[in-house]
Amino acid sequence: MKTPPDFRDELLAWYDREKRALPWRGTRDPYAILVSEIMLQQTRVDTAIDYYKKFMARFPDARALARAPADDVLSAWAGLGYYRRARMLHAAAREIVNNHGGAVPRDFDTIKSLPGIGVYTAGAIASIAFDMNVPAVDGNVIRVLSRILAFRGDPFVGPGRKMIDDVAASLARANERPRDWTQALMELGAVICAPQNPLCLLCPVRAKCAAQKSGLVLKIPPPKKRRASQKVRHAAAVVRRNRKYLFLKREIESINAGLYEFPTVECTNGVDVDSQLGTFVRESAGFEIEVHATVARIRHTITFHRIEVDARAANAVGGHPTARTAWLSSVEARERGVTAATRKILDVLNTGGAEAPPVAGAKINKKQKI
DNA sequence: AAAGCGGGGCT
DNA sequence: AGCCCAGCTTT
Repeated sequence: MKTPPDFRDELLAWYDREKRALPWRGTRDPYAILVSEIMLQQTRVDTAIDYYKKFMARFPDARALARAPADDVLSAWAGLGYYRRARMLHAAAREIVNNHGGAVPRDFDTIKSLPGIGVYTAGAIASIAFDMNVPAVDGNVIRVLSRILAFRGDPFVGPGRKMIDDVAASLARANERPRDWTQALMELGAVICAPQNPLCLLCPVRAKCAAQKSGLVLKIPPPKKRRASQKVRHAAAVVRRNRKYLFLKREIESINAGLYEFPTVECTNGVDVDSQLGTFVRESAGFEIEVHATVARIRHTITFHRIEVDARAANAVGGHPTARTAWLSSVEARERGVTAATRKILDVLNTGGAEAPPVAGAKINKKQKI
């Protein structure tokens, strides 16, 4: 293991002066800290704040969350993305109530065994909620430590990652303020030691940073190898009747489970999209439709998939709804929770279409650029 | 338009 | 170690 310089005093003093006032920093309630940590997975602090406040008001403790219906939890999460987190958090609350008397367990391995909680999140909860001397190594911490050490290998995987984990563990062990230490390291990574534009002039650890001394800050960590992205084309049916749209609720055990979306098919080369869409809507939502012009074209990127969705106006000419079918206004659908692609389409319909949302069959130039 | 960031779970 | 989940920011 590399031996890092002792920068604990400088970093903690900086944290005491500069830490952001965040709602979950005003509490020591382990449940509240657990909720905040799940929300902060893959989500920026600024985005999480409002959701956190609403979520805590609605589900103030593990028992309240555990007894809530899944749809309520999902709707509180609507707009935050990565909805599997909501399901896992719900399951974790139920485990906490059923197996741990309603209180977040105080043992690292037991915390980590809860659904949706991996090594990083368990470390964050153990250190922040229970002041335990354990590390919480997220992407920020990996970047900060690899720069301070001027580590030239890949710190995210293999031996490099193990070295970083060892360093983080030794720093956490030899620490009198574990709760603040965990947050200070991540705060530095988020506020100062940014990936692209680090504010080294303002950094409290500047004098002890090996990458700074050797001018290597921007070369550490090295760029990651990524899979080449892949284009995918989808077509969605925007079926409007009165003031409502036809939505499908996604099935359990699928991507975006439980969320609502415009009926969507993946386009295959050589297959007629209109009839493909018609068949899908008949089989899934129970309605016969006529497919008309494109009313929105949106892009949605997730990991290496670049999805382009062609939203087609359509009208229902008969049929009976299935259990998954719901006629909802745009507001109602957003409240229940819609997929990201459907939200983007709704945004176009509500702004691009302005006062009069697209009516099925309206004359709209198919080649319009959006 | 493309590249970049990034945890948890699973195999 | 590599893939899947199904998103936003930066360049």
